[in-house]
Amino acid sequence: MPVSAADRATRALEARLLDGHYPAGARLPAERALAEELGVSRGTLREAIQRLAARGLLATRVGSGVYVTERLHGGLASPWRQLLAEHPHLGSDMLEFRRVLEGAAAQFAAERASRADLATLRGVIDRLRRARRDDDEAQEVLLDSVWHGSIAAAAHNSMFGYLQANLLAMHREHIAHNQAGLRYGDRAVAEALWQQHFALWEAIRGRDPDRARDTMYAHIDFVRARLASDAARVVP
Amino acid sequence: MPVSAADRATRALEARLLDGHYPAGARLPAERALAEELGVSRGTLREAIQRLAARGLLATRVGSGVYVTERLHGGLASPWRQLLAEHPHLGSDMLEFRRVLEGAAAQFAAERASRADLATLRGVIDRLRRARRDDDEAQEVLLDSVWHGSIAAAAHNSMFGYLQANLLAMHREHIAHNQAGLRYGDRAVAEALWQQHFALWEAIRGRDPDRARDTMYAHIDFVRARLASDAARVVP
DNA sequence: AGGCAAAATTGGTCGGACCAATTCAGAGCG
DNA sequence: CGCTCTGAATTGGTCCGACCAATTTTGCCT
Repeated sequence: MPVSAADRATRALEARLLDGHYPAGARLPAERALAEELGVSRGTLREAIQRLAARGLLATRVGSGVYVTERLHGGLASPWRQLLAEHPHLGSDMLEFRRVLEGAAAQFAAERASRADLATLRGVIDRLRRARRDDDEAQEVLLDSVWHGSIAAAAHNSMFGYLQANLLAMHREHIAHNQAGLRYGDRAVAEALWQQHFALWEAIRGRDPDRARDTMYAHIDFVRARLASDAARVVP
Repeated sequence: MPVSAADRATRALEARLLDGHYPAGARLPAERALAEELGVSRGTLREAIQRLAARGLLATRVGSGVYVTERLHGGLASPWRQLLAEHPHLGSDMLEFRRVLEGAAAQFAAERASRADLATLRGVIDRLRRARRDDDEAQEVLLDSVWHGSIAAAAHNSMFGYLQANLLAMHREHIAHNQAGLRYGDRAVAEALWQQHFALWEAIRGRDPDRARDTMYAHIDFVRARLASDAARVVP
């Protein structure tokens, strides 16, 4: 069965939509750049985009760019965002879900991370280390999200990457907005989070799935405890 | 509202498909001729064709022409469904994800199931027992889905319930459609599935989270093994 | 008639070019 | 300092011309 270039491009884009490489609402790279990246001509790339647009997965805006629609995440991301804002108790459900999902992701990442994955993770952990050293809070919050996303990507399971990039990133955003980012400002907390992230890196690099999973469990439990104590402080 | 040339071409083709100008199975004029006829460039015409091809209305054959498909196949509206159909590897990802998610759901259900939850589960397992006794395959497939949904509901975490009701139910449907329902027809398989479901019930009713989780793991592993052996049978 | 190779046809891909809508950055003003 | 406006840069939309490979058609020769 011959696989046309347009087919390859379509599959590649589909894969990136599935694993969360292009999350809901995200803007794709410019056609000219994306075409080169995928190794096809711009015209061919456009045909692939038209296919996905016809299925409601992408939307194009002249002069602006190509965007990922909410279609795939229909009933997934959008409603959750609203529910999360209106029903805070969902936060604990979400946190519990993250414990399960990210624990498994860490485990799989320790089993399956490719050389490229490890290089990526090393890059993120290095930047995280630098941000910690410089006490750059904004950068730490950002890299925190990137770090968890990279682990999910290294798990080599589209579902994990997809949920991490869409649902969980939204939860993280929710926390950052409503709780002033886990009180990152507190040096002790920031240091503890860094230690946990580094421990995760060592477990994954050391190909120790069980330890990676348990370390992630501990990390999420720490976050949950912090959020709980913060919430308690509001109503002492 | 600016109407692009590609839009016009798409509309024009759609109209000709609807009014029978191009009946099912017919061959469209050559792209070069059709493009001139519609007053657009060949590239633009091709984009319109790709859109309709993505919707299953047209099919192209290199060196031969563009043909109107016998669109007997309806449905397949959900983007997830189509992706699942076109990316087989997604099935194994989904199965792995189900193992993690449903395992955790079973565990939580064993911990938190309320009296009402247990009553519901008992009702489902009884109906499942009856269906097994009567060898009612259709009923078994249906109740299988209900059973897993009930467990997710008993876990008392909205995320689990939601994902089970949407993503995983669709995956189950996908399996039923494409694999003739796990060969439920095979008596031995049906009996094994029943035993596993009943073991789940006993673990949850007995408030044994670890056993519930492990039983669910074994159940999913059994399903995965069955699907794998079925797939292998196709290419012996 | 029949078989077979050359020629014509057709979809697939590429590169370049230009346009119009949009976005962005910097100048200028209050 | 902040705001507005303008021109440049970016981006999707469209067109053209060309070449390739698969397929179909043609037409010659046996």
